[in-house]
Amino acid sequence: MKTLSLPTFFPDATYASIHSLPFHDVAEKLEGIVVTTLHMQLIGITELLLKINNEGSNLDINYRSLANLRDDMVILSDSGGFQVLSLIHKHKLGKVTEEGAIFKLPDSPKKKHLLTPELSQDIQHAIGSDIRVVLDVPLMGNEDRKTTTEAMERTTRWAARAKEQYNKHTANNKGEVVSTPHSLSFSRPLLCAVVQGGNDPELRKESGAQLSAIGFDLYGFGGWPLDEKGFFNTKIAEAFVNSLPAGSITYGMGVGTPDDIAISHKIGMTIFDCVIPTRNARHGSLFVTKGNGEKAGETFDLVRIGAQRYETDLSPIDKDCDCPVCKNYTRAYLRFLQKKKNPVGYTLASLHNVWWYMNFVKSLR
RNA sequence: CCAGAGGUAGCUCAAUGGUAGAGCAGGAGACUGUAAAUCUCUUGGUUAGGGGUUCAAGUCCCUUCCUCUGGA
Repeated sequence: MKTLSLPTFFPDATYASIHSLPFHDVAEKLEGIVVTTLHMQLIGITELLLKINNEGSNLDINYRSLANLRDDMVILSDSGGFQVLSLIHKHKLGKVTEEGAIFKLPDSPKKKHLLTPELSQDIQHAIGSDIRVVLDVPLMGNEDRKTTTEAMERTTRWAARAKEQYNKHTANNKGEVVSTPHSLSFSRPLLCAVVQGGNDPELRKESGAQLSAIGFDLYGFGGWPLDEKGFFNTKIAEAFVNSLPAGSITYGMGVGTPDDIAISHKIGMTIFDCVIPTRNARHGSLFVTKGNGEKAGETFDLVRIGAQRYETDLSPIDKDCDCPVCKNYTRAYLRFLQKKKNPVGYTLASLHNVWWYMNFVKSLR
């Protein structure tokens, strides 16, 4: 039985590790991580696991034991659906058919990677993740109604196929799921559907209805969470939550800034993941407690550590943060490492941001 | 001392005698189910000093200074 206190935030470990940040550095704070199926498939970690287990005659090594992750830490595997948006729709590196998503990547131009809803489940099962996501067709939100409707309805069909495959994997894995607004306990892998419908509240409502009619353990807020101006799309987020039966467990996929998480939680979402704390750390944006940095949002300030004003600043990044970076290093040193593009700087910055995010989300409970 | 090659932005270097530029560094932004350790924007110049030729000189000529490479 695993239990998550809600709300919770999972840093993204897309390529089987949190970018620039060893798991053990944040182990005590980590409640879960998000790995991505497509990249897992492409770098062949499922093949590696198979090889290790075959050579060792049923060692039963899975991703968790290989990466030495705590038993109670939740592994959420993404389906590869977001890459349909970022690679296929945005960068035209493939196409989507009814069968699945076909990725044609520059590193292997002659090879087509077909990711079906079933294969995505197979990979997620091989990884041994605790929360699995159905392959979906996300859009940016500015497409016409016809395109949005088709993507939404295909997402529903794919979700049904994914559930069928998931059932094959977990047929004998009976277990209970207990959820309240403040906690989620489960003793079997969970399956998450993804609500689409773009920026159209009616289509969001329809998507939620179609998916909940099939029945899933939890539901993701799919698509692109921002509006045309780059602000968090609160109206559509509300349409998403309202499209589901009361008490549904909701997952804000790729949400977001601390402000976005706070508002999403207020609306009713409880599970979050985002690349912001790690990516922005590498790019020099460090999250700090309100009042301890440059004014940025309603719930947080920023220290853009590369800025000249921190060149000789001997104070910690955030005097109210209890992370190892704030307890041991100065802004001046962090700035120096950042400006020199020193990988250790990226690691320390990521450690701070992830730690700070975990504290922030905990403060919403 | 002699010969050759040089001296242009903080650095490395471009620029037929015709509006002095780039990369990096420096500065400022952005980042939302990771196509990245990324992207965008941007400040810097008496072209080593002085003189000359020319409508016009970083560019040609003279001179001084400095650097590098050979030679004695």
